[in-house]
Amino acid sequence: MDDTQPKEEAAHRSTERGDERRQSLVLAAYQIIAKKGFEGLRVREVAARIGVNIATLHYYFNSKEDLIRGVVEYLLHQFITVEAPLPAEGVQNALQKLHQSFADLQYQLQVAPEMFVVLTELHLRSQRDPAIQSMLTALNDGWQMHIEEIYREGLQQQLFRPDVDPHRAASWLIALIKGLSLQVVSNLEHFDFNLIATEFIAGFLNPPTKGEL
Amino acid sequence: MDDTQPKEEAAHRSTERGDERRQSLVLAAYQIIAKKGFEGLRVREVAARIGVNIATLHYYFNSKEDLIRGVVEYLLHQFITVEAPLPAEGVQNALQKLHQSFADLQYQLQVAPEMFVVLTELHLRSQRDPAIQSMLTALNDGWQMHIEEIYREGLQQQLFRPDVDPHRAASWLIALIKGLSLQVVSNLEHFDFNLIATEFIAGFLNPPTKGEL
Amino acid sequence: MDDTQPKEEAAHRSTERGDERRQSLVLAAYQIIAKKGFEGLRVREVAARIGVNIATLHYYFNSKEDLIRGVVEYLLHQFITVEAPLPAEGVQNALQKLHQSFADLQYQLQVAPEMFVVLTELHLRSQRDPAIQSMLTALNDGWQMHIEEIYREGLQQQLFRPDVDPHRAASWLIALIKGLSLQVVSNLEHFDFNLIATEFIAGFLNPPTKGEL
Amino acid sequence: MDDTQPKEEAAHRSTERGDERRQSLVLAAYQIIAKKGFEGLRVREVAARIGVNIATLHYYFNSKEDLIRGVVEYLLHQFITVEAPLPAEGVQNALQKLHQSFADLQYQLQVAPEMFVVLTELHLRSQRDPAIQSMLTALNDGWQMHIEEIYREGLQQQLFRPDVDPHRAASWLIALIKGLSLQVVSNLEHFDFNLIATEFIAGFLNPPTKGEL
DNA sequence: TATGAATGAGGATTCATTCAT
DNA sequence: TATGAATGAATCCTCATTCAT
Repeated sequence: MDDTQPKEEAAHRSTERGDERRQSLVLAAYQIIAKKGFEGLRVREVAARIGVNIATLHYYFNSKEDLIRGVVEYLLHQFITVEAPLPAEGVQNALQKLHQSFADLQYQLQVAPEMFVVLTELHLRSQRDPAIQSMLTALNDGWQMHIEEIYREGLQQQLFRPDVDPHRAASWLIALIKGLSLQVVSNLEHFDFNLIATEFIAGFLNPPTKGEL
Repeated sequence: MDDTQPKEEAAHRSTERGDERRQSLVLAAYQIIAKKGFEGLRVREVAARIGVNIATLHYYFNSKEDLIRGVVEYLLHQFITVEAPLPAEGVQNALQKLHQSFADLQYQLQVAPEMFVVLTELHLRSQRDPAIQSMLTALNDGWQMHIEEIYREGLQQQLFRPDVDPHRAASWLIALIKGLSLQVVSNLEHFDFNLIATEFIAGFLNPPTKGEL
Repeated sequence: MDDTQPKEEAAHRSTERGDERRQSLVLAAYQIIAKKGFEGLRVREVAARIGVNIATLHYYFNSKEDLIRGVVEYLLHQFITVEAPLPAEGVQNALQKLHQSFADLQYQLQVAPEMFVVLTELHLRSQRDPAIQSMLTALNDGWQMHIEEIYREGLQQQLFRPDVDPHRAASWLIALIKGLSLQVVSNLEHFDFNLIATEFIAGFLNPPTKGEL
Repeated sequence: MDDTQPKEEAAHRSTERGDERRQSLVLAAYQIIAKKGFEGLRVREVAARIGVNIATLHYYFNSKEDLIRGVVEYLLHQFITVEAPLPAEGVQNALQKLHQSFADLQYQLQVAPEMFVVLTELHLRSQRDPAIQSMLTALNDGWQMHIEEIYREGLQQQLFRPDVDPHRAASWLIALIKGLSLQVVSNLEHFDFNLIATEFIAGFLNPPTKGEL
């Protein structure tokens, strides 16, 4: 990224330029998809937003599909990267991590609601597009594993009821979050995620902890 | 015009024919949307499926948008109507009703998974189309109220923990169901809804009932 | 119309009905052409105005062309028939008749401007449609002859300069009137026809009469 | 972008090419309108005449309406530009100018009769299309002023009768010319414009000048 | 790297007309 | 006589993609 090999500099610089341009095109496409759905994505509009010719867009992306692929990659990266601004200082116990997950979610829904819109678009597309299907599966599995791990930690730390099945609990949590996003994104509900987190997690807590609520 | 109303049959019959065709066109469109999304809906294909000329389709629907409106209406009606085959013999208590809701859901996901696909498409469309937005809101509100009512019953019957907030619980349940559907429909999970129902509901039950699990 | 031959009454009545309907369809088409031009004529709209089915229109007119034929006939009849309300009491001399022609024109432009619009449409159509061409020629010739006759009368009555060529004068007058109509109909001018008539005719008058201006 | 402006030739050349094609499309459309009227204008045919794809036409003109706009502009420019080949050597007096106007007219009717056909189409369209209405008004006003000016000159030069009203006379002349064109274009008459000019102008001449005819 | 120009393959919609009833 | 239903043939327009420069 910022290496300074004198060799092939010109080429490199141009490549950097190209990467930038590629990225800006992807971003433009991403925003359009968020606003109008895949249905409303027009390569001409993407190019126009960046202020380049369509042919230029096709120079960077062989096809519309290719551009979309770029968008999906961007989204996935985005999804993994973005977190609530206070990424938890120091160590956290499983409970705190779970709360943090909800906090992240709420933060993302606020600062980047399009992400969830596009993600849902992707869910629908995945039925017809195996490539998207597999990317989405990867994303889901990663998420799932992450949450499962937290639950396992919680069990080990004896924070959760011993009969909690980490896998099932994680699946569940993910489904719930997706549903909540859909509601919020569709303007059908305005949840207080802290409240939800508290209630939701409470269901898995060990009885003594109940008083904490 | 001046015939002595022969049971309005003549008029009715022709209208019935028309209604039938209208309905079949809507159904065809519905199936295409389920398979390819709104993005992949082509009026030509709808007409072709029924074996009529495109002009005929336009005889029944002024525009593609009009046809889609028909599809949305159909879906909403479908959603409200379809229930699990054993709609509960005799009276049910709130708990049973809640279980029944999950059973209905699982049943619908099995016999009519497209319904959830199209419903999700609708959620996305609702952001851009106020008409769909309001229809969806109506559907959601109706559902919400139905579930809330069950929770209130359950509270009255002292089946649920007294601190359960019917409104929040219902919102929650609906979000969860939507999320589960999304997962299932996207082939990301295969839930056992009975299990889920049991676990989910357990979170709201009165302690003594816990043993029942 | 109100004859009472007992024979074939039913058939007759129905025919009368049919004629009425035919006529009303023609009139509707005429009005649409006046408003939107031939370009904007839609048989469906004609039928709708009268409140009948399109098939019914096609029962009365084999084709759109056929309907247009009816409109042209109607227009021509209209053109010949309509005159200024004071069709000149008693005898008139050529000068008065000429004035009367202008008065008729102004009257028609006021009460039935569409007539001139449709007439101009016809002029354009006549280039492509021999049938219209010939109808228009007939109309024109009749008009021409009528005016010529007046000029001849005027010459005989020694009202006009002896060197006036009736044919040329008439051609001229007709062209002028058509041009004036076009201007008026296109909202490009608002002439005072009386003034024009006076000035125009003055050009042909015998010198002594000049003082009359 | 950063090339050192090589006389802007490259940019210009490509633009010139584009302008040429634009113009050729307009011309094709113009000819079709002349032959078949606005009613008979098909963008496909326009493109086919030039030998390009319809999409290419739409590359230059966003819509059919846009193309028509181009045609109108072309016509107006044409109308103002084209004059009789001998645009009068040296100075002319008002009388000669008036004659020249008629000569121009006759010349145009010979070499470009379509111009009058399309112009008449425009008159009809102007009723429904405010844009055309205003363009036509501008054209008319310009023409009117031009003729008025000539009349004023003639009055100053004492060629015309002192009671001639320049405005009325010009309005009149224009209407007459339009009417004559309509007659000629519709094959209803074949005027000798020189003769007409002579006669028409004579009506305004000062008595002494009459002998000159 | 970038673009203006061009295109093929569709896509929704319209319209006069027909036909069984 | 009158109509609901149906259609074939167009018609305008769009869009991803290509290519010479």
